[in-house]
Amino acid sequence: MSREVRVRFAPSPTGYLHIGGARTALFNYLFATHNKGVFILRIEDTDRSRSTDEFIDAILDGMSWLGLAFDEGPYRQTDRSEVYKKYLNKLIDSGKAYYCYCSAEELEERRKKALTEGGSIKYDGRCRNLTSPPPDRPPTVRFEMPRTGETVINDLIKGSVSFDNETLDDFIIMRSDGTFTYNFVVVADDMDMGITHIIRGDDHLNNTPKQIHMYKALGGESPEFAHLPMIMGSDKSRLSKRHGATSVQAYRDLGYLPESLINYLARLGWSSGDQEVFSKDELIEKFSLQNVGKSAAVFNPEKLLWLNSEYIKDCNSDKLSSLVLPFLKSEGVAPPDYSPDKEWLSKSVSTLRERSKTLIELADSMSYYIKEEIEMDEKAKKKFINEKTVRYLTDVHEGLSGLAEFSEKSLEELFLSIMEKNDVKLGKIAQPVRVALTGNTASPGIFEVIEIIGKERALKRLKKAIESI
RNA sequence: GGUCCCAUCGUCUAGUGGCCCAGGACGUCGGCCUCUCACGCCGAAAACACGGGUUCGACUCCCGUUGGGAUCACCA
Repeated sequence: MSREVRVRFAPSPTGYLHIGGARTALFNYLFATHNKGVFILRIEDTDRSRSTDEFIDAILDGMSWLGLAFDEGPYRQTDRSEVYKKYLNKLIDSGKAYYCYCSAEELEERRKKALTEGGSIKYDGRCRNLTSPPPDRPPTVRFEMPRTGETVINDLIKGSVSFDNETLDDFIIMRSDGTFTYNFVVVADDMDMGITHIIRGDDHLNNTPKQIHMYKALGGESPEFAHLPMIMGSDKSRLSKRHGATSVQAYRDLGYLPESLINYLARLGWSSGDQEVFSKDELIEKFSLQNVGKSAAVFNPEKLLWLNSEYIKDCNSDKLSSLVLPFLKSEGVAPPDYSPDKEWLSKSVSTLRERSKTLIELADSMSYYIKEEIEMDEKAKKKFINEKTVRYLTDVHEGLSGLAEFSEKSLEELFLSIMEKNDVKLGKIAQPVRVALTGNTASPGIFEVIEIIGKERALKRLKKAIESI
């Protein structure tokens, strides 16, 4: 009988939820849900100068948009100092931690010196067994690491990783102002919360031996570790702002669906055979740490865009309508109080769905359906609205005004008769009409467009086009 | 610099010693479909970093080289 799985996502609120953090959260969520375990959110805000409530809200907001619901939390480390004090005393009492009176300046100086001399820049442990009276200043507390032997991590993703204990040093767990540092509070929290699996970025791999020894010193059982490879930008450097949008919110505002981002992030570093498109339920069902790769992955916006277009194509029109509505307003296509007929909107959306890769694209191209007037592209106008085409436009205008009901069928019949009368193919007529009605040379099928625009506006636009020649 | 990690098409990846002169997907390029644009369909180019081993046989195992990344704080 194995223990219940308990995992956590532990971001520090010093920025928005970014792509890398979102993937870590996702993998924790998938692992927990797959194993019917518990997913915990813990806010690591021990660095008070850089943490803000605004960022906490942003992280919560991003996670909820992505649909990554947590079962416990959010816990905040700044609320938990009692827990840390308890664990700290345990370490001091058992002699696993000691007071260090070296000042920050002294430490810095020694580091600099070591660096220029080419040595290693670790703490030399001089305060371990202080005999002379300590200086009159508030001390820090350091954790005592072993100096011989080696520490081996059996990482669920990276495999066996070993560190020579000689290369490790006694690190500070409590600052001189009485606050605690990361490598201590993580362990205290993970123990206290009964975390069974730590799934995090592999930038933490080097911290792991420290934490393993801390678990031992605290008399706790070390959890399993799984270190996820990093996500990089196109130039193979760590993904950052200069690679473009990196926050989850940014992708939402760019008109991506959460499903697309989830799917994309899941496939970045993880795979299941040849499958590319996964619903969330499928991800939960198929996710396994065994299928997580070891190497860093380059973030590829083009593939994300493709996935988004796939999800937009698959989205039903009613849902897509409600998703696009805020973008119609933010893009200035429709007024803030816009509330169109649902059926009509749904129909409009469905004609554009296969032509849009983002909700913004969709909203923008709906302009000629929604607005009263259109702007005509100059080139298109020159090419298709002229003396040669005026007769077709006139015929269509005349035909349309005599048509009682607009349907795909009646419109097709009308165009057929005009084609016969002028002895031309549909393209000759459709293209000028398309430009007159939409202002562009590209649009959905011309019958659909006419039907959606409606008789009144269609006639008006045709007339205007004819008069402009 | 020390320590640690990583290495299959441009990118994400499949591949767990013979099924691989390496498969899928995005992107790119051709073609078909067609009222335009898309969608869809068909096709093409495109990779096992290098060098040594081990083995009857290496993309797969071992060692080294090279290259990339991470980390070395009274940040997390």
